[in-house]
Amino acid sequence: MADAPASTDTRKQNIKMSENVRIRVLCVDDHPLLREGITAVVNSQPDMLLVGTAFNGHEAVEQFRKHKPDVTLMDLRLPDMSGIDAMIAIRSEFPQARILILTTFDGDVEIHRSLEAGARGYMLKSMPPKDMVESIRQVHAGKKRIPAEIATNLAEHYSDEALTQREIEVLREIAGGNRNRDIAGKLFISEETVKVHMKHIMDKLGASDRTQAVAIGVRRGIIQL
Amino acid sequence: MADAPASTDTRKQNIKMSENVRIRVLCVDDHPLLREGITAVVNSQPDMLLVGTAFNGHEAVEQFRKHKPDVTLMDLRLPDMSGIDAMIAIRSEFPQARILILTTFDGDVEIHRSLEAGARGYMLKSMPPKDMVESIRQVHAGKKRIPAEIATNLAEHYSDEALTQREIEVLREIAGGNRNRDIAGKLFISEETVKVHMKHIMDKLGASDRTQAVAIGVRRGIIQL
DNA sequence: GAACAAATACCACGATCTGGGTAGCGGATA
DNA sequence: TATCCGCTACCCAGATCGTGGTATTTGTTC
Repeated sequence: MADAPASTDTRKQNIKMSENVRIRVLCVDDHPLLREGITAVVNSQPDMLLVGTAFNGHEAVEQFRKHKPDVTLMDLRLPDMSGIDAMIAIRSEFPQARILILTTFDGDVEIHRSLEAGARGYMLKSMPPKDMVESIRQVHAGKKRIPAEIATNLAEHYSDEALTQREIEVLREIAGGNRNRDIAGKLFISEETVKVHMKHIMDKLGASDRTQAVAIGVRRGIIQL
Repeated sequence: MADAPASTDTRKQNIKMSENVRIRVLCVDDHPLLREGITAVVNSQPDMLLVGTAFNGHEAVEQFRKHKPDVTLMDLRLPDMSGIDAMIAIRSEFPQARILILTTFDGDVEIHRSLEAGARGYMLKSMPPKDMVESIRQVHAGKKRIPAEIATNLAEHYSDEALTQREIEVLREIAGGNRNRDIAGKLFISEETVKVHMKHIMDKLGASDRTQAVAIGVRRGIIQL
């Protein structure tokens, strides 16, 4: 619906612009300065138009309903929810929504989760604006877009087993400096069970001890500090 | 880019603009999108002018020499060196340089080190552009500018003892998942000495074990993962 | 129903860490 | 000079962790 060449909003302009309708972009990011930058870059492209911005997940959904953008740029860390959850919310209502993740983080787990949740691309904020607008065009054209740098990162962990939900919970508690016994109390399980989870976590992450497990977990985007 | 009353030298314009000379701003940041945003915001202010940008420390020094900006916006994480080192390099040559840190990180240690190294202010990229331009004006006027949110963060750790250089080294190795014995080997000291350092680290950071020490160290900006 | 994964639980042993105390040495500072 | 701090080093004892093995329950999938 949103990617049809002739929606109610654009019909009039189509007479002049014919096929050359601008790509309507929605930007979701809580950093005002970055929003400014994205606005400037997108609007400087003759074939693009920034139709709205949102600074959190709820506003993102509202803005999407209102504008039905062709492409949505989505940050992963938002004040009220994760960008992935915002994306899921939008896509449950508009399954054809084309969403491009734009974030500072390159943990393979976040990338993987994003793509699994239906993202059409994954860009880093540190990449050149040129790449960003090119990605927007690719995604708008229905293609998927994952830069080589990120694809490599993903490939390196391709064969890794993912942590289970419970293991992630345990890892989070570990990062908080809790002993196995404390974690057992918090999660209402025995200390021995915590040890089993710890073992699996370290095996899967290739860590030699709990401290390295936390470090790797943070680097790969499994947990946040 | 240059929407200013274009000229290489501002002196001539002073005849017309009298006291009302624009604040000449240099922006140092490796994120192109953010640079765009900063450029847009700064140049939208009638009393400011972005005279240059740099994406790393070396370029920052060059650009400073070239433009002698009134205020420099400096990111802390640059590709070639830390923003603090870039600031030190600039200030060793131009001690009167007015530098405003603009970063995503709010670890008290980084804030403290920045101010100690001569920064006139400390801003977060997540803050409203309004605050940023206001900070630029304040710093230009010779005042120091630390937002309440950040000052609070600093105050909370005011009485904390800082880690020594050696302790930071040890903490870094800990984060790498090294055992005390391994660290001893790497740093050419005895395992017992590593233990002593560990004890001091945990005492100073208020950590219950090495894992929490790493977590706190990362949060407070003492080490990076 | 069988096979499998995930979560739970227990035991035991050796490795590692944490906490306590003591002490020498060099550099900075008062 | 005297004092303090940081780094170094050692010893000991108890706590915690890491590893190995075995086993039950539940839910899913073939």
